[in-house]
Amino acid sequence: MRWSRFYIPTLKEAPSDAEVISHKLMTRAGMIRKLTSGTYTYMPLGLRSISKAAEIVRQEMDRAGANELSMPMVQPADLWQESGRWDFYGPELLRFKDRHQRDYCLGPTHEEVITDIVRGEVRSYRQLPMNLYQIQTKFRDEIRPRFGLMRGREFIMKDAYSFDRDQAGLDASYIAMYDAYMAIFTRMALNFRPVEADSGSIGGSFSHEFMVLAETGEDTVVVCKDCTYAANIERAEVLCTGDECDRLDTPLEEVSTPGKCTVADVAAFLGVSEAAIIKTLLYVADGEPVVALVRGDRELNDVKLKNLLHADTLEMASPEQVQQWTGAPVGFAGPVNIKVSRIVADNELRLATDWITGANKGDMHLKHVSLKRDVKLSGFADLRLITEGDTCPKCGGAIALTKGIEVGHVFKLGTKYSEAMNCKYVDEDGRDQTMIMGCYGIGVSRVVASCIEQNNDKDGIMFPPPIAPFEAIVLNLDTRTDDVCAKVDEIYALLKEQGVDVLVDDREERPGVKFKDADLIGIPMQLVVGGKGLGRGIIEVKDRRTGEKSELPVDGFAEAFTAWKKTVYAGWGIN
RNA sequence: CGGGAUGUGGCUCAGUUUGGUAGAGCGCUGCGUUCGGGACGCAGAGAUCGAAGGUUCGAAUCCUUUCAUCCCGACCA
Repeated sequence: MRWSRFYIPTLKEAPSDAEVISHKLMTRAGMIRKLTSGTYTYMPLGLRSISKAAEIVRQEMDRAGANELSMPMVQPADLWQESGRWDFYGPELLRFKDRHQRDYCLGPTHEEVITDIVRGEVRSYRQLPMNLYQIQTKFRDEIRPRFGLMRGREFIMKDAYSFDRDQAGLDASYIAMYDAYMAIFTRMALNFRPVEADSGSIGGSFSHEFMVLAETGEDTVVVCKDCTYAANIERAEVLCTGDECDRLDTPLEEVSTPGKCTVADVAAFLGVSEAAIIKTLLYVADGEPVVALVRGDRELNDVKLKNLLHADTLEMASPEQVQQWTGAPVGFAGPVNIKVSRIVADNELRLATDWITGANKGDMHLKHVSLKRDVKLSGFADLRLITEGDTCPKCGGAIALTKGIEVGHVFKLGTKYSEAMNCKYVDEDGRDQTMIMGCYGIGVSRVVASCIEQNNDKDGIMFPPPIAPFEAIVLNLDTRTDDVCAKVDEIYALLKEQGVDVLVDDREERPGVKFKDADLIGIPMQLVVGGKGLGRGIIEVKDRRTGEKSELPVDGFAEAFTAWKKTVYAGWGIN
């Protein structure tokens, strides 16, 4: 491919609305252009990268025994009504009517459609297991799209759905997908981790997210330094060890704390540590009020609370509700004599007594609170977010918190859809059985963006070869000199022959422009062909990742290049 | 949906406070000089200043309405 015939509109400056590095660099590299909020055109260079990622996904899915198909993006409402999600999905589902006033939506995911297909076609246990997937554009009307391709409204996703006879079959399908995902992200040379994730209200024993580790990730990942444990922070269990302690003889005492409505304010005002205070949080779970208690210096993990309550929805109480239930403005809630019957406390609060809490009166707090003596607790549970100071729930070792970008998710659906939509097969005994499903997603466009988040420097992108738009770029530094052009053509032909995906910068630009652009678009191997080098019988090459330059002899270039290429790939951990 | 901000040439922005002929840099076109890390000179093209309404002799600038985009928050199989 010749640059002069390939449209790569690079920019010196990024548009002002680009916030994260991948968005800025993909725009500057001419890979994407924004059409409207959360939707992007994939320009030729960007599409090449996405296509390469998609092809790796496709190969590994096929290898794992899945079959590719392609389902419509526009879906009829009645399927969604049948699964019950038409009412539950919320405004993220973009709905519209056709000319006959029939309801439709744009597919944010395809459980309904795939289940409809399978129930209509698959009748016998002999046809199972089955795993069907597609690579397709999805639309989710995100409340706030941001970060370019990282969280767009329109994005490319690979979604796979497995159908099995029984739990053991599902387990096998799940493991096959897990293994395929490991292979996929390893082939892409990404620095990633599979982590245990919350499986939410859908249930299922567990699920795994595949996280690309990068500073700008929106998710926090807990990683054990001593064993293989890794989990999304939403999921990470907090171990609570120590002896129970709740004997207290000191009577309750009200203290005046005017205007001190945060834990930090109260602690400072009373001259105590934040850990001496109980934070009282009011929530509404499926319409019912709930009080959650955690130590003042801790953060509530609302996913844990939601799971504990088996709630479909969980929201923080409004200031009006707080006033109604506590009789005080926000900031002075406490568990003693509160007008809420369901009160759950974090395990850790078992280990101490003599707490400070809000008094359910404006500008007042209580001292010498005993949960056992003064509060009608519903129970203790693991409710708080894990911190760096906690230990690994698996091995008790030290943990670290790191940021990650979710690029894949494997999930056991169970019978949620097959049950609701009557997706059955006939077993050996001629009996109807409900199929057991799994679903498995990969954000293909997000993979490319997260890869850039992970691999960049001040000059631009550093693509790993497997998902780089091109593996090599040949810079013709002297387009007006015949022997230089001839050598460029020769090298281009040679690389093509070796199966290298190569771009030639044949533009009539000054060398500086070509160097800058080559660095910006991040092609892993740069080959510099110019009069000076050729005069000395060499061709200069640069490894974009390390910035390391080498000189390869013109004589015997083919062999020298092959060897150098090997070192570049090895640097990416690829043989 | 709450809070904050911004819309001026393809991109980055000045000009708005105090109304008076629409600007700069980058990019683009042509010519010349240059040519190994985003060159320089000269000449050009390109904007109904987001939109609608209003005030005024006169509006990018003031007022009203509206649309869009971005940031923080809430939300998120």
